[in-house]
Amino acid sequence: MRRKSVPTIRDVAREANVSTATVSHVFNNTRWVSPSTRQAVLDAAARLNYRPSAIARSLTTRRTHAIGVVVADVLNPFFSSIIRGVEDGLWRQGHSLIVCSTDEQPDKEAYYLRLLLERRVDGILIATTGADQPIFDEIQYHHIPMVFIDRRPSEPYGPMIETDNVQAGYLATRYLLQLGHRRIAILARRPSLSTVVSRVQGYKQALAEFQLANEAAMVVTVNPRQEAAFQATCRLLQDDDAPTALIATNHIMTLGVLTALKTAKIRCPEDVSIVAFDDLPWLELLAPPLTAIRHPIAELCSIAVEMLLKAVDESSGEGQESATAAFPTVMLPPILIERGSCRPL
Amino acid sequence: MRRKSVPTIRDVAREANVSTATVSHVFNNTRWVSPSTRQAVLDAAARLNYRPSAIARSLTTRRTHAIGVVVADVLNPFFSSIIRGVEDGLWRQGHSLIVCSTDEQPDKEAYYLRLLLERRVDGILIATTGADQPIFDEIQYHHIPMVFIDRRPSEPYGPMIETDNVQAGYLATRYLLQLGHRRIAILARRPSLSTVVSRVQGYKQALAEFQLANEAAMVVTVNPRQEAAFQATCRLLQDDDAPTALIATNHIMTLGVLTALKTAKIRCPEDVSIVAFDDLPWLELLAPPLTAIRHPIAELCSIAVEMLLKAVDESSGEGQESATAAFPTVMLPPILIERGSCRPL
DNA sequence: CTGTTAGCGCGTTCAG
DNA sequence: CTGAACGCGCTAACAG
Repeated sequence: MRRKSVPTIRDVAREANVSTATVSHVFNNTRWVSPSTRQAVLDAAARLNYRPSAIARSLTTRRTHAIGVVVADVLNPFFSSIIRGVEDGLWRQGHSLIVCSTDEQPDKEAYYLRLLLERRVDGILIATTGADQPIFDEIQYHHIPMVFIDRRPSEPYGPMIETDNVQAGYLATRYLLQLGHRRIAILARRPSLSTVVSRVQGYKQALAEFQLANEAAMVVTVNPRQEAAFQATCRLLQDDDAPTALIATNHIMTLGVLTALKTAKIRCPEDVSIVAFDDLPWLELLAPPLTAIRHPIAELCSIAVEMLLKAVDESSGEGQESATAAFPTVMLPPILIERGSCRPL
Repeated sequence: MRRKSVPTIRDVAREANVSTATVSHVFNNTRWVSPSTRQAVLDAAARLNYRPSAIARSLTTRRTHAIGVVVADVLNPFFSSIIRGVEDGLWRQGHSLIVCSTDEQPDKEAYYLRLLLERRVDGILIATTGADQPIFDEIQYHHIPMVFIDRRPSEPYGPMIETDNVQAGYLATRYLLQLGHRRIAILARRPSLSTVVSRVQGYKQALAEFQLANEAAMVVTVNPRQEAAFQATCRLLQDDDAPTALIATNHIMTLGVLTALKTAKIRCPEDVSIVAFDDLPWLELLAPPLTAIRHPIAELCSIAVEMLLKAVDESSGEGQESATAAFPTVMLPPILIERGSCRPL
C-alpha cells in the first residue's frame, strides 16, 4: 500500500521542465531566474499544491528557524507575557516558538531540553528552575545558544536578562518601612530560585537600612501554590505579633494572600498592608487597588530576543570556537506602582 | 572554513564498530540488540555526545511530533489555558507545541498556517478567526489533520470542539431575566466570530422566552480591546434608558467594563448587574465577586487532543483517502458561576 | 542477531 | 543563466 505522498521539489521541476535547482532558486530568491521560467515554476508549483519542506531544508541548511522557550508555566501571566513578547520579536523573521512548561520540575526541564536539542532548535530561551542540568553542557557542545531570562542557572551557560530583584525586594520593603511599618513579612518560594534569593536580600537590605536587626526579618517560605500561600497567610495573620504588612513575591502568592484576607475578613489596608509582585491589569480593579512591583517585561523580552538572535547568527559563523567571552548579564530596574493597598502606620 | 559539526549516527557506528542500523535500533528500541553491542553503542554515543537528529528522522518517518497551536493571543488567559491543557495532553508522547498568536488577523493566521504546513507539523489545533482561508485546502491536501477549538471555521475542515455558546448566552441572559432585569445589554465583538453569533443567539432566545420583543435586544458591538469596551460601557451607562444589567462576552470586555464602572463610580450590583464570560481566579476577589460563565476548558482540551491524536494516527494509515465522514462536532455545556455581581430588581 | 543500501526532500556546488 | 550530482542524518527493507 503506497504511502500518501506530497509534491516535492522534483515534481515541480519535472512539471515545469526545469531543474530542481531552478525551482529552489525561485522559491528562495537566491539567484536570478528569467521571468518566464520563474513564472513557469510558480505555475507548476501552484498546480501541484507544492510547499517546500522545512524539514528537508533544515537538513542541509542546519537551521530550523525554531526557538525553544522554556518556562515554569505557560498559564502564569508572567510567563505568558514573556512568551508573547518573544513571539512578537520573532515571528516576522519566520521563527517559530516551541513552548515548554516545566512546572518547576528539574526533571521535566531536562526532558524538554533534550527534546529541543534533538529537534535542533536554533536557540533556547529559558527561565530555568536553577537546578544543575548536565544537558546544558550537551546543548553547548551542540552549539545551540541559550539565553537565560528571569532566573539564573547554576553556572553561566549564556547571557542573562533579569529584573534587578535585589532592587525589587528593596523597593517594596523600603516603601513599607517609610510608611512606618516595622513588622513586614515576605512570602517567598524555595530559596533555590535566584529571584527569591535576590528579593529576600533586598528585603533584608532595606531592613538593615532602618536599623532593624536581622531577627526582625519575617521570611516565610511556601510552596508555589495558591493553597500554600493561603495557609501561610492565615497562620501568619492570626499570630499574636502578626505583621502589619505583607509582600507577596509573585502572582500565585498574591492570589493566595488575597483569598486569605477575604476568607478571614481581614481588611486591607486597614488591618494589613500589601505589596504584590507581578503587576496585572486586574490589580487596579480590586478594592483597594493593589500596590505592586512591575517587571519591565517588554524590555526584558526585546533584549533577550536581540541577544538570542545575535548568538544564533554567530553560532553559524565561527569555524571552531568563539572566544566565548564571559556572558553578559543585563539587569533592568523594577517599578513600584503605588496604589491603595498600603497605609501609613 | 569548515562548518561546525555535530556527531552523527555514522560517527557513533564507526566508534562502536557496528552499522548505523544497529545504532538506530538501540536508540529506538526497534529490534533486539545483544546487550554487549547495545552497551558498546551507548558508550560510543556518550563519548561523542551524540544526540539523534529529529530533523533527519522526520525526513524519513514523515512525522515531526510537532503540533501547531493557533490562537488569537497567547496572553489571553482563555487561550493560555487551552495551550496549557493541550500541552499537558501531549508532552508525554514526545510531542512539541508550536504556538502562534494571530491577534484576530486573518492574514497573520494564514501566514502562521503556511509556516506550520511547511514545517510539516503532525497536526494543527486552531481557534480560527473564522475567515475563509484558502490555506485550509492546502493543509488538507497535505493530509495534515486540523482540529478546531472554540471557534468554527467557515467550512468544515476538521472536528470541532466548542462550548455550547448558544446555551452560554441563554444562561447568562435568563439568569438576569429571572432576577427581574428587562434592560440587558450584551457587549460582543465582531459578529463574524462563531462564538459571538451563538452567544447573541442565546441571548435573544432568552429574551424571546420572556416575551421581550426583538427591539428590547441591546447588542453592542465593540472592538476586542479593553479601551473599546471601556468607551462603550461609559456611553451605554450614561444613557437615559441605560441597561440595568451588562453581559461582557469575554475577558477583555470584562476588564473594560469593570474599569468603566470604577472610573464612573457606578456601583455594582446596586446600579448595574454584571455577568462576565471566562471565569478566572481573581473574579472571586473583586468586590463584589463577579458572576461568570465558565468554559469547561480542561474537557475541551482533552477531547481536542484526543481527536487530534486519532486523526494524526489515521492520517498515516490510509493508502489513498479516508471516507472523510462528516467531521464530528462536540459541544460542551458552559457553567454559570453565581457570585455577587447581580442583584434582583 | 547484524549489516548493506536505497531513499526521504532539499540546498549547493560546479561544470556547462 | 541553467542543470546534474552529491550530501545532509536517519530509517526501512532486505540480506546474510
